[in-house]
Amino acid sequence: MAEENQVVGREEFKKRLKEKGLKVTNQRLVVLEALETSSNQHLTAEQIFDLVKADNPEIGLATVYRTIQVLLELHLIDRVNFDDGSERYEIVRMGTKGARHHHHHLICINCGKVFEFEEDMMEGLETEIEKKTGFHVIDHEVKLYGYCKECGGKLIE
Amino acid sequence: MAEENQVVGREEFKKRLKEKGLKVTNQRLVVLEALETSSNQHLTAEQIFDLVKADNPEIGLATVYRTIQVLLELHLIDRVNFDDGSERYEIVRMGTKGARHHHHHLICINCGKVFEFEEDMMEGLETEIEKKTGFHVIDHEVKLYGYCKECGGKLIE
DNA sequence: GTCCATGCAAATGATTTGCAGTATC
DNA sequence: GATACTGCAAATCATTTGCATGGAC
Repeated sequence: MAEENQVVGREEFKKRLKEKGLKVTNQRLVVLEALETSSNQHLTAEQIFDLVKADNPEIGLATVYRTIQVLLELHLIDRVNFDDGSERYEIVRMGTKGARHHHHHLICINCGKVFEFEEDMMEGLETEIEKKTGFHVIDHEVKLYGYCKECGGKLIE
Repeated sequence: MAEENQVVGREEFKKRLKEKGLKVTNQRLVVLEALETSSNQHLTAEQIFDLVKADNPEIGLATVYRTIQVLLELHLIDRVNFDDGSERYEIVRMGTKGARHHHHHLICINCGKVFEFEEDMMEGLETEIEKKTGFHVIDHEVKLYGYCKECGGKLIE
């Protein structure tokens, strides 16, 4: 239980930074922290900036963008796009045994809310693809569009 | 056979334009045509513009963008994004009986090439989601990242 | 003739970059 | 002390918009 859905964490971030010859700075740590404490959300760079600015008024937006790049390269966050004009970022979560936790995004085409669906069920498809095409799948991104429970009754389109 | 993997087509486009009170213009027709004849590709707005300009040098890029919006609203094209800085567009293809043909995109993280995988296999997942969450799935987008057959041998990362 | 569509140029807005000063190792 | 990082402002680049003209119905 204690191991379920953990975030990789600050110490691992420091370790990976050092491995790549990058420096551990306070700015980098607070950006990671903002993403960790909002792990159920999908933040834009601007939203991360606003969160971080509360405690660190001196930080610059460009630093947030540059830190996002670093976090992506270290595989500590994922980029997602819900077609609303900005990229969004979410922290990578781990299941048991260090395996990546995967989930899908359910995007309501009426109210725009985004929900997560925890079960993945993509192994069958990935095996099929490897068998039939020789393409070796490493990761996937699944977006499902439709009507959320709340909007389901009042179908408009 | 003759019905497999058809594109919706020019006459249907005209019909849908008229239904919405929009006008049938030569610019709109040639943009659709460019997408039809490149149905195996994923074109950016700029690429569509270049294709169309060959026969219609007077057309403007803004018109291409505006026509793309119309085609999206009429559900004649889909938008896809491969994280290369531009949105891309592909024409919607139909299977037999007017059902939408779905496919997945396999994106090679080494060479950047994008392949299509024709089988969909998402019904089980969608049924599961509806049953467990009440979210009514209408459409989906699946991107699979990995190494294509050619790049599979020389794993870098 | 009315109203929508077009082309051009200018505006927008998210993200990136150059550079001089600053902090980490 | 060398090198990488930061903050600011300016640059970039895909996409959108305003407006006067032209075309569809």
